Amino acid sequence: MKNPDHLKEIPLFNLVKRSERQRLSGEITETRYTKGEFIFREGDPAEFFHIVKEGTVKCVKTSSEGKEVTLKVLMPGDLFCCEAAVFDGAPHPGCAQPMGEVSVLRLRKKAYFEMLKRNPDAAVEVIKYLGNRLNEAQEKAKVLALNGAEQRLAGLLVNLAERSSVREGSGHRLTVRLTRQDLANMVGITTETAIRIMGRFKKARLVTGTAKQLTILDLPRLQQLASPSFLQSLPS
Amino acid sequence: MKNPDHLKEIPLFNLVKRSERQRLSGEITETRYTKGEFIFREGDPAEFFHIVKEGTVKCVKTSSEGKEVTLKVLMPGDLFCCEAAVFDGAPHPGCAQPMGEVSVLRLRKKAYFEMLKRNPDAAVEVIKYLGNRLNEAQEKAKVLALNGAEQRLAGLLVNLAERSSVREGSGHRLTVRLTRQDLANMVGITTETAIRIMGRFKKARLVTGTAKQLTILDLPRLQQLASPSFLQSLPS
DNA sequence: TCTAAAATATGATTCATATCATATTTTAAA
DNA sequence: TTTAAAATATGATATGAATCATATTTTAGA
Repeated sequence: MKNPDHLKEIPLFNLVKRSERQRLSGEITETRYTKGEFIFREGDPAEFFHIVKEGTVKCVKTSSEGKEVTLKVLMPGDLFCCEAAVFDGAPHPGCAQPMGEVSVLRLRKKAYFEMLKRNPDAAVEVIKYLGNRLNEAQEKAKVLALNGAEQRLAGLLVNLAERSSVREGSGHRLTVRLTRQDLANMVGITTETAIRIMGRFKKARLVTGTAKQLTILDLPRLQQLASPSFLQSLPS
Repeated sequence: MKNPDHLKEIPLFNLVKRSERQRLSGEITETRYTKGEFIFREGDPAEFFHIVKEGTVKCVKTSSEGKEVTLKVLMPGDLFCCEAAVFDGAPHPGCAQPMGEVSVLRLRKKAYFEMLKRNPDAAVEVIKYLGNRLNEAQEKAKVLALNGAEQRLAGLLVNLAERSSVREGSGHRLTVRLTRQDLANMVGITTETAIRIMGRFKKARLVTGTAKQLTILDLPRLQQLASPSFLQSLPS
């Protein structure tokens, strides 16, 4: 890591002074991963903080029966493995996998905390970031506890369109490749159910395309479907 | 708040210097609540940090249809309304209700952040705390996504026994009053389902009693039921 | 360009849990 | 102590989604 200046592009390093970034740069390693690899596995010792530099990373937990949940899709600037904050060397409670080509910054926990102690403004930023993440996670729990499969999937598509899509005509084309199975794992339903619901969404012209080119056509309507207040559902 | 010394009993203030606690004490207000009241409601502006001093508080979200999920039960020392960290004056995404007699410390966000900036060690403590909370929330999402009603309830009872119970004979009596409805809301099932499953647990001598005196009799067995690896289930 | 693997599609069936209904017991409040 | 409200209990039925099965299409790799 010769040049520490790229660090200021990463949101959480915004408030770190230049001299500090210089100091830190010796401690940071950057690694590239491609699909199929693991950044870390469930059970690996949690020793590092990780930050997504480029690409998209997913956090996954697996049940003893082999079922998977994708807890969160992380984008550039996102901190992951936040649990490392607490569990010193304890096993990771989930694994992290790249969704395509990614670049990840890795920093030993101790160095990170020391930096934060020298840069309280940055520490407060991290606190805000984690507050936000906690909030998201709780919203996710709410959705899983209260909403049906169709609502969950509609909500997910809305989120994805807002967080990682490019406008294309009247629609939003997702910039991440997501199979129906990926979608299913993100909202706790089976692949078949995801396929069926996406089929209905397609028929109703709310979405189009598959993994390679998934495009959200009617965001407002999906938003309505996502909030169960309007008891409206799509014809089966 | 005459005497700031009680603050050192609260975990997150452990690392704050005495002089600092003195300074802060003017900013902190303590309020008592009883069951039926609201500490804050969903939609109220988020201006304060809150810390549980005595008693138990629950964080609840409500759907537009009136269904409820209890996201988290907070005990003394717990920070709540962590989302205030991020959303400055934005509406609270959930409400906080006392479960019995509670005492809550309230501190204006600005004062809290300023204190943290002066006390980086405390800031790092908060980061660890939030990392832990995030972790819990993600584990909860996993459970909701992957486990069935019986497993979820068994897991909840194990948690409760570990977090807030007193030994009583061979069992653990919960120190919080929890109706079957409360239990149901905590794991995203209906009250009827909770009653039925608790009925089975009772018959199998895993638990005994109702809200007033709920006692976990067979923790190991409940632990087994909670992890879906052992596909064992109770006879219906 | 061919080919195997992955992804999508769709039907039939089962199963768990929600929903609705009603009864009984317990609790707290007048 | 009485009484209304809350909590627990239990049955019948409906329903959404899982499961199992199989077919077709698409994708990526040799």
